[in-house]
Parts: sequence; C-alpha cells; structure tokens
Amino acid sequence: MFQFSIPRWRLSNAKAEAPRNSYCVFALGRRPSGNMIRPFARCRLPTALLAKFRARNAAGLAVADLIKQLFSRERSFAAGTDLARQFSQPANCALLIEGVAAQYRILSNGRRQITSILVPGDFVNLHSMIVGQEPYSVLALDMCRVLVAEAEQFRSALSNSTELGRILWMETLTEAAIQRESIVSMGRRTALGHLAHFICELHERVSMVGKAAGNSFQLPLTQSDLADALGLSVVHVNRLLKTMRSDGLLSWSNSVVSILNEYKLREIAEFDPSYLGFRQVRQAGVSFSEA
Amino acid sequence: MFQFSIPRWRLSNAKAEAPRNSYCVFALGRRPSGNMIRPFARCRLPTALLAKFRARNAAGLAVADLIKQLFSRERSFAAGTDLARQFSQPANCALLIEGVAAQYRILSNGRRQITSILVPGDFVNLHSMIVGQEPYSVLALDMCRVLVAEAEQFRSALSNSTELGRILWMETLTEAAIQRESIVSMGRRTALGHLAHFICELHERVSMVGKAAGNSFQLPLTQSDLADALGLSVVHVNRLLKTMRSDGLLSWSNSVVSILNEYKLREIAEFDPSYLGFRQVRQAGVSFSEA
DNA sequence: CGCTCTGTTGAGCCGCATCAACACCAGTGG
DNA sequence: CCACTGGTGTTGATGCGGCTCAACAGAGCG
Repeated sequence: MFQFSIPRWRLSNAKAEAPRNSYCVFALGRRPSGNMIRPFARCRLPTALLAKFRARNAAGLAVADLIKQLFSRERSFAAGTDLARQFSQPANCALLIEGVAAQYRILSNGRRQITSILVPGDFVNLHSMIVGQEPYSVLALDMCRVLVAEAEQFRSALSNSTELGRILWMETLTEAAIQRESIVSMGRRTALGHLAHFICELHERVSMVGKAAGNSFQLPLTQSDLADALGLSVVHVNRLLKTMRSDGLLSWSNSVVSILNEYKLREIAEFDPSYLGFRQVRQAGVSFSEA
Repeated sequence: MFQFSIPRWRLSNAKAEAPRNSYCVFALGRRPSGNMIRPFARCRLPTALLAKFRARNAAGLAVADLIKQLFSRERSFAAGTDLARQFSQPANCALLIEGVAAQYRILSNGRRQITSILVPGDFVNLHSMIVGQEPYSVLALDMCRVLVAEAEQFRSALSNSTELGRILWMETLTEAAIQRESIVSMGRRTALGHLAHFICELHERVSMVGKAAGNSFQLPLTQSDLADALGLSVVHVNRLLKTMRSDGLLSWSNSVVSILNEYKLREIAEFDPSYLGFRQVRQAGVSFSEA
C-alpha cells in the first residue's frame, strides 16, 4: 500500500535541486530493510499524547476525552512525503501517532537545517491553527501515521475550553524549550556533546510516550538527516558516531539506537531532562516500559 | 536611583565564576555613558505590546483592556540584575516595556549561550505561568521596566477568557519561530549571515513596537553578549563587525545600531521577516515611525 | 591612581568542512 | 542472469573559518 522507495531529498550537501528559502516539516523516511527491527507496539488513538500528559500531570479526563473526540480521523504518510508545507493554510490539525518527522528549512545555497524532530505524541501544525499559516514544512522521515482534527472544529473547541488551550499552549512551550536547548548545543557544546544531547533527548521523549524498548529505540534518521539536525557535515557526523561506537557509548544500526552507557552519554551531553517538563522522571538506564 | 555600575557577569569566555547548568534570563545592561543616545520615547503601559498586536491584527479591544487591567503594577530592574531565575516559581507575570533583556544558559565549562533577546512588548516568563516553573533565567542588559500581573489573577483571567489564552499562546508560537530561525542561523548560515540576520530581526522587532528611529535603534549589547547570542567568540564577533562597518553595512557605537545598507544586509542574512508574524509589513528602509 | 569592563588586533592552531574515492545494498531494467 | 543506478555509509587528504591566547588602549569608577 505504501511506497517506501520514494526518493528522498538529499538533505546534506544538497546544492541545487530543492525548494529554497522555505521551512518544511517532512516525514523523515527510509526504506524498510529486511532485518529492520520494529519492536514497538502500534499506537492507537492519541495514547502517545495521553502518556505525555500523564507524565506531566497535565491534563484532566475531560480534556483527554475532548482530544480523543476531535482527533478521530487517521491518515498515513509515506516516508519522504510532506506532512505540512510552508505558507499553506491547512484545513486540519495533525497529531503524530507513529513514525518520525522533521521540520526543516532550506537556504539559498541549498543547505538544509532541521529545526526540530517530531515523535509520536507531538503535534505537527499547532502553529498554523493559531497563527493561520504554516511557518515551515514537515517531512516524514519514516512512514507516519497522524490523527487529524478539522481546523474549524478544533478552533471552536479552543474557544469553548480554556483548559484545552492551556494544555496545547503547554505543548508549544515545551517545543520552545527543546529548541532553546538545541540553540545551547549548537552554540556552546562540542560537536560530540551536541550529538550526545540530541540522542539523550530523543530517547527521553520517545520513552515518555511508551515507544522505547529499554535503552533502545527506533530512530530512522540517515547520517545525512542527523548532520542537518545538528548543523554539521555528514562526514563529521560519521566520525563522531564512530568514536561513540568505539567508546562503547551506543550502537546504531538499521535505524535502531541502543544506548550502551547512558550515564557517560548524559555526562558528555550535560543532559538535564527537566526542560522537557516531565514530572515523572525516568531514571537513567531504566525505561518506563520496564518499570 | 538605579545602580548602573553593577558588575555584570562576564558572558563570554567566562570560566569559573558563574552559576552552572542553569538557564537564566537577565537584563543585559551597560553603564550609561555621557554621550549615550536615548532617542526613543518611553513606553507607557503596554503600548509596545499593543503595537505588536496591531501589527498582527491579533487582539480585540476587550483583550487589550483585560491586559491593561492585569498588568497595572510597574517595576524596574537595573542592568545586570535578574528579571527571572531558573527553577523559581514566580508569583507574577512580567511584561517588558522598556529595556533589553536576555535569557541564557551556562554550561559546566563556564560557557554561556544566550537563547533569546527580549525587547519591549515581550513577556518575560509566560512559560512559568503555564508550566509552573521558570525554565531559564532572564538578565537585564539595560535598565529594564516591566509591568507585572499577579500570577493568581493572571491565571484566573486565563481560565475565563479563551481569547486571552489564544493571544498569549501566539506570543509563545512567535518565540518558537524566532528560535527556529536562530537554529537555522547557527547551523547553516555563515557567521556573517548569522550576525546580519540577528540584526535584521532585532531591528524589525524593535521597529514593530515603535522603538526604532528609522534605521537606527538602541541595542545595549556588548560584543561579549553578542558573541554569546550568536555562539561565536568575542574576537570573531569583533572582526565581523569590523568588516560590516568597512563594507558600509552598519555602524554600531554607544549602544546604537544604524543600518546603513538594509538591502545588502538582508541579502547577506537571507532575511525574510514573515516568521515574526506581522501582517503589516515594514518596507526595508522605512520604519513605522516615519510612515 | 589603579581597577574593571570593554573594544581591538596579531599569531598560531584546531575542529570541522570540503573534496574525493570507494564499498555496500536494494531496485530496476535489459 | 547481469550491468547499472541511486542512496547510504566509510575513510583519507587537505584547507579554512573561527577559536584561543595574549597584549594593549580607552573609558568610567572608587
């Protein structure tokens, strides 16, 4: 049913072939390989989101029900397709429930910067629901499944429930916190620290929505994607991963990351997960699904 | 009345003396010098914020009145003092109406990264009103004046008006958009482009709240602050400024930036102001106060 | 007066980019 | 069956952008 072999835009070192001066959110995608590990349960309805709310002690039952009602239709996107396009005025709001996506921007020299990675439980286009227009595009890196709500219904629900607004506003605040942390990494961490922080954060986020298997989780990024997320070159990312592997910090193959020495990794990253806003703190080395 | 000579934390290349692993928002401050230019009208009440709303066609009169009522008390902060502290649970919400502030983070090696600059019309601690705890601190770079609202009253106003929530949520969305743009700059722009973008953005934001005088505006950052905002070294920032000056792009002295060749500057920056969310677009080279 | 903060410039070096080549794999078409 | 292609990962060689260290000048302040 889904085309997995859709040619993906070359992300790093792309010079001439891609749209310019635009933000994008894209589903990061790669072809399934024969021995690809998919150990994670499918996420039905917005359980990923609700797990996040729970971890934050954030949402009451009423809001959870409201969200369930609003986001009732499901859509799928093949890897390499756009979940959202910059400057469009989408007719519905999407909540990612499976897969990994990335919002990005391309400059006129063809260089690309991924500004954020979306995992299940994240909203794709809250911005456009409030401001009216997509500020970037989103690409599916993986095969992505989303739940959609009609923009009209969504907006009217917002104007009837201050609680719903507060909860979703909190999502935006967390997104901003994540981006701040990313700015810190880019500006003042070493390349290795930046990479370590990136991985720690994604592990934490994926764990919190019940999508990690202990210290392993699925992360369908190519090294090229990773380079564009970190603001480094592909070659350098390759070498960083090599040193991490040889230092016994992690393994990464077939889109599955396994953190082998979480303590050390966090130390290198100076990772402090409090900015993610989870009250329920995951002990390093112990994932929720084990607890 | 105000102490201007408060020793400021050394921002760049600070090695050992500063608090660690913490976000901060600080009022960026510098001493007033004899010939310091202060050509800008003082901002009474939340006029800066209201100008912003107007530029976005965002807020109705009811909300504007509500905000005026809520933010009725005024406080001042000397340059170098904290407007907000990480991990605190502030008892009120602050809206900056004069001065410039910065939120930042310090890593264990003593390096500092400024994650965002606040100008009049920006809220200091919306995050903590919703999430409950400051995610960073804010330092006054300048002498800062803020209007404050009681957290209790603020929260109850939020739970009574979905419109108020929507408007303030929009502020957070814009903040996130600004940070995304900063990530793009850090990752994929040249250092010169990054600096150019930084200046274009601040000029735009300051203009939109009526605080610029044509192509000049007050920007009380030291080169050290600037380095920490851009993620560069002080020395390199100094050299970038030198080339910009000698290329006739801008002048910058006594905390006043004058953009001399806005077209060229925007070109270098690949600056597209649409992410700031202003419907009412300022023509390059023409400021509102002139129109 | 000395002290601190800021801005400025030079010298030297390193982290990371760039360029290039090659290996591997999955598809694809003859 | 094969050659061929495009995406990805890997490694070496080389060079540059920006960092680090260091020194000095000017301004404001105690």
